[in-house]
Amino acid sequence: MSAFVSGETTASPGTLLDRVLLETRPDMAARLILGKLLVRRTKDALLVGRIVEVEAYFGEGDPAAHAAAGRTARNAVLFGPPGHAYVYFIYGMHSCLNISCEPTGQAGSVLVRALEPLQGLSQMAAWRGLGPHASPRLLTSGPGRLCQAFGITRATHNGVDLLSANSELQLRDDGYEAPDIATTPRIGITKAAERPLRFAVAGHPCVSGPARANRG
DNA sequence: GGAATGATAGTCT
DNA sequence: GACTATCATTCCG
Repeated sequence: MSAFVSGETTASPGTLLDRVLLETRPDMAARLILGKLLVRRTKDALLVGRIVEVEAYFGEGDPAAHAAAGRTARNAVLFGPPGHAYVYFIYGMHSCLNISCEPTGQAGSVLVRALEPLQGLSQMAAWRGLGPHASPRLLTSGPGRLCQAFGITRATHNGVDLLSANSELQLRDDGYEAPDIATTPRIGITKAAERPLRFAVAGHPCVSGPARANRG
């Protein structure tokens, strides 16, 4: 089954995730979100990717989290209702996508670190500045990469409700469940770096980082 | 195959 | 003025 992507399906797969499920702790929400679908609708394309790697970030008590120092203009979304997109710009050139969780008023989020591209690969490659036959791994394996592939920026998507039928960016559930979940320390941080709050679909080729870290 | 390093800009103290 | 939840390129072995 090679590149026979059966074209321009307009129906989004699965159903919207239930918001109640995200009114919980970031580590619980992270396990729940793993394996779900990120869907982006554009004027003439449908982008679908399965979330295969996430990290949990708490509010208070988690020095690595953006919300650790309290509410600011930048991280306000984290303190809002669950199921919303917190997009931030980092290192001068990359965007990262988080999904807010916990009830309104409490900070907490799940960082989406890697996707398995399922549909709209040519559009993703174009946004990534790659050729149409680039390896799927290069498209969405990494938090900065997947945002670029989906055209997600702070300017366009920060604060978007991922669980609204009208949103162009959604979190959906097609019934998939990860056969095995690997738990590892979070990546790229300097504080509280040992906490096992990164979750990935074990052995999945699209997970970022060293291969051995992907085994349970 | 693996490790080191520079690019680049928004945000907070 | 320092920091950052990164990526792509470069070098070395």
